[in-house]
Amino acid sequence: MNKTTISDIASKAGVSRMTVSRVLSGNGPVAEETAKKIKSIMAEMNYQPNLIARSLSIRKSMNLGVLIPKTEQLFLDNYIAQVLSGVSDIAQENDYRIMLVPVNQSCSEKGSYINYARSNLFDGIILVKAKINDPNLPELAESGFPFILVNYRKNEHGYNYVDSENVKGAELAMEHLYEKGHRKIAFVEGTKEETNSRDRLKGYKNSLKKFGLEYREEYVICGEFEKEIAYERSESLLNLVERPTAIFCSDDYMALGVIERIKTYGLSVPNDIAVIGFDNIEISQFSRPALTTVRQPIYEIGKTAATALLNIIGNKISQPVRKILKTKLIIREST
Amino acid sequence: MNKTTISDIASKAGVSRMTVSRVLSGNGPVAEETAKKIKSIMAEMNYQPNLIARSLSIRKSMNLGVLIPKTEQLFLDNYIAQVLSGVSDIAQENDYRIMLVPVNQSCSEKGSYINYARSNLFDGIILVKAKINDPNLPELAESGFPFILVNYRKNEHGYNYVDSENVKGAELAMEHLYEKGHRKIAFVEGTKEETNSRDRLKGYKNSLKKFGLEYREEYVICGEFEKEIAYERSESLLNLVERPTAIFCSDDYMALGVIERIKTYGLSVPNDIAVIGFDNIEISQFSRPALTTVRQPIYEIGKTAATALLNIIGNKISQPVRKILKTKLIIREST
DNA sequence: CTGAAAGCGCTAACAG
DNA sequence: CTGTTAGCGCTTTCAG
Repeated sequence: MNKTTISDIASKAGVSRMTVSRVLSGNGPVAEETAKKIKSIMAEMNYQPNLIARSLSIRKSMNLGVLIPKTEQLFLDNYIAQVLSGVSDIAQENDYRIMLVPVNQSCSEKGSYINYARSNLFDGIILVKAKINDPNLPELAESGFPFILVNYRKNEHGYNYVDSENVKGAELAMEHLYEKGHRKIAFVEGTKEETNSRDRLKGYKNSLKKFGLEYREEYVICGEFEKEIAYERSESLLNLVERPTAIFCSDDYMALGVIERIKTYGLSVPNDIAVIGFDNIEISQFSRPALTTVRQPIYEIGKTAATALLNIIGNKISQPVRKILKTKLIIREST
Repeated sequence: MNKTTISDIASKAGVSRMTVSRVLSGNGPVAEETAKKIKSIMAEMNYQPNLIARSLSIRKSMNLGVLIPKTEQLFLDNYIAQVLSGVSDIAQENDYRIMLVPVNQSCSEKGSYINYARSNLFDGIILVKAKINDPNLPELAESGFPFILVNYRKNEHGYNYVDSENVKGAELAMEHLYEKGHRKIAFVEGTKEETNSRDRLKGYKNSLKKFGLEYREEYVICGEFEKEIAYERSESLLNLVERPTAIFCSDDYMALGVIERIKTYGLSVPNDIAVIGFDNIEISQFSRPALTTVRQPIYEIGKTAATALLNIIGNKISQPVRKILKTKLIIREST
C-alpha cells in the first residue's frame, strides 16, 4: 500500500514538502537540478500522491457524478450505456473520473440525491432520465451546483440540459406512417414523468391534427418505457374493433414488446400492423422484423452533456446550457 | 454550495466538533438531548458532511474502482454492462460507490493503472477483461492491495478471481454440435491475451479428441472478440474446399459477425452451416436466426466479484478467492 | 527559486 | 457523556 508521502520524498531529497508539491503539480518554479533529483527519488520510492488529500486541499474532486434511476440491472439499458459512453469519453479527455450513482428518483423521496451535491464528492452532476416531479430538482437548480440534465427539457432559471428533438422526431415517425398509407395510428406512451415522453406524445398529437386525423383515446396506451408493460397493455389495442394499422411506440424496448404481442395474435408486422420505435438502440437492427425507428444521437448527447458540464465547472461558459440534438428517421422492416 | 462544516454546527449547538462528529457517525455515546439538538441544527442548516475530508481522515474512500479496457464506446459491450450491473448492485447494498476507469491494458504501457491502487482513491479494484501479459498484474498482486479479476484465471499467489467454466462451457457447445451430427467443426478464437479465450480453445481441442476428430489448423481462426474482425476473417473458413458444417465462436459478437458473413455467401444458418456462440448477450435472442450459445452468468459474476472484494477489504475472508461459476447451453435456432 | 505557517473538514485517541 | 489534542496528506499564501 501507499505509505510514502510527500514528506518522505521531501526529507529524502533534503528539501521542503512545498518544493516536492511544486514538481508534482508542475506549477511553481523549481530549479531544474532540484526537480530532477526529486523526480528520481519519487520514481525510486514508487511515490504516488494521495488524491483524496489533494482533493480536500484544492477543493476539487475531479469527479463527475452520473446519476441514473435505480432499476433492475442498470446498465443493460442500452440507452444508459450509450449516454455513459459519451460522458466517459469526454471525462477522460479532461482528466476527470466518473462515478455512477443509482438513485431513487421517485417523487416521494426528498433529499435522496441532492446531498451528493453537498458532499464534495463531485464537481458536477449529470442527471439521466430525471423525473418531471422530482422534488430535488428545484432545490438543485437553486443551489448553483453545476449540473446538467440529459433528455429532460425545462426552460427555467438554473436548469441546464441536453435533449433531442423529441417533438419533431415523433412527427417524423408519424409522417412516415402517414405516407405509408396508415390512418389508424395508435401511440404507446412512455413514463408520463419524463419530458421526452410528453414531447413525443405532443408530436403524435401535432401530426394527427396536421393530417386531419381524429385523436382517439382508445388508441393511446401507456407502456412506461418498459418492454413487458408494453407487451401486456398493447392487448387492448389489438382487441379493438377498429384495430389500428400502425403503432408508434415512444421507445424501442416498448416496440419490441408490442411486436412480440402482435405475433401472439398470429398477425404479421408490418403487413397487418406496422410498428415504429424511438431511440435506435442496438437491438433494433437485430429484431425481427428489424425495427424502423427514430434515432436519437444518444452517444453524442452524453458527450455534449459532459462537455457542457465541464465548461460550467470551469466557468468557461455562461449558463443556461440548452442544447437540442437532431433526430433522424431510420427505416427498416417493421413499417 | 456546501459551506457549513462540522464547526458551524458545533458552535451553533454550543458543543465541540467531536460531539457533532459522534452524532454524524452514530458511534460514540451522546446524550439524547444533545443529539436531538444537534440533529435539528444540522437539518436546519442543511448540513452535509464533506465526504472527501472524512475519507482522508478514516483512510477509506468507500469507493470501488472498476477497471475496464478502453475501447470505442465502452459500455455498449453488453458483457461489460452486465458485469457492471452486478458490481453496482452489491456496492450499493454496502454503501460503496463505484468509479469507472477505462484503462489501456496493452502490454507495453506499464504503470498505467497500478498507480490507482496507490492513489487512495479506491479501497479495492475490480479488473475486467485483464490481459494475460499485462505487466502491471504481478506488481498489483504483490502489493497486497485488494483486487479481484473478472473472467481471468490465474492460480498464483496474490491473485483473486471470479471466472466461469470456460473449458467445460466450450465442451458443452462442442457436444451439442457433435450430437447434431457435425464432424467438421471450425473454431473462432477470441483475443489470445485473455485466459477465457484460451480456455475455450482448450475445450474445443478436448472435445475434438474426445470425439476422435482431427484438429485442423485451417479450421481455427482468430476473431479477437470483435464482430467485424470475425466477419472479415471467417471468409477463409467459407472458402475452404472442405467447408466446415459448424462454427463454434468463442463469443456472441463474433458469432453475429460470422452469421452475417455466411449470409453474404447465400448460405443458410443452420441448414448449411450451424453457428454457436458464447456468453448469451442480450442481442443473441433477437438475432436472425436466434443464436444458440453458452450462457455465462455474467451478472452473477459481477455480484460475486464485488462481494468477494468487499470481504477482502473488510478482512472478512482469507485469500485467495477463486470462484468458478457454471455455464449452460442455450439452444436456439442457429444450430 | 525555496521554505514556514496555516489550513482544507473530518476523526482517533485519550483525558476528564 | 464530552472535550482537547493531534493528525490524515496535500496545497495556498506569504515571506525570504
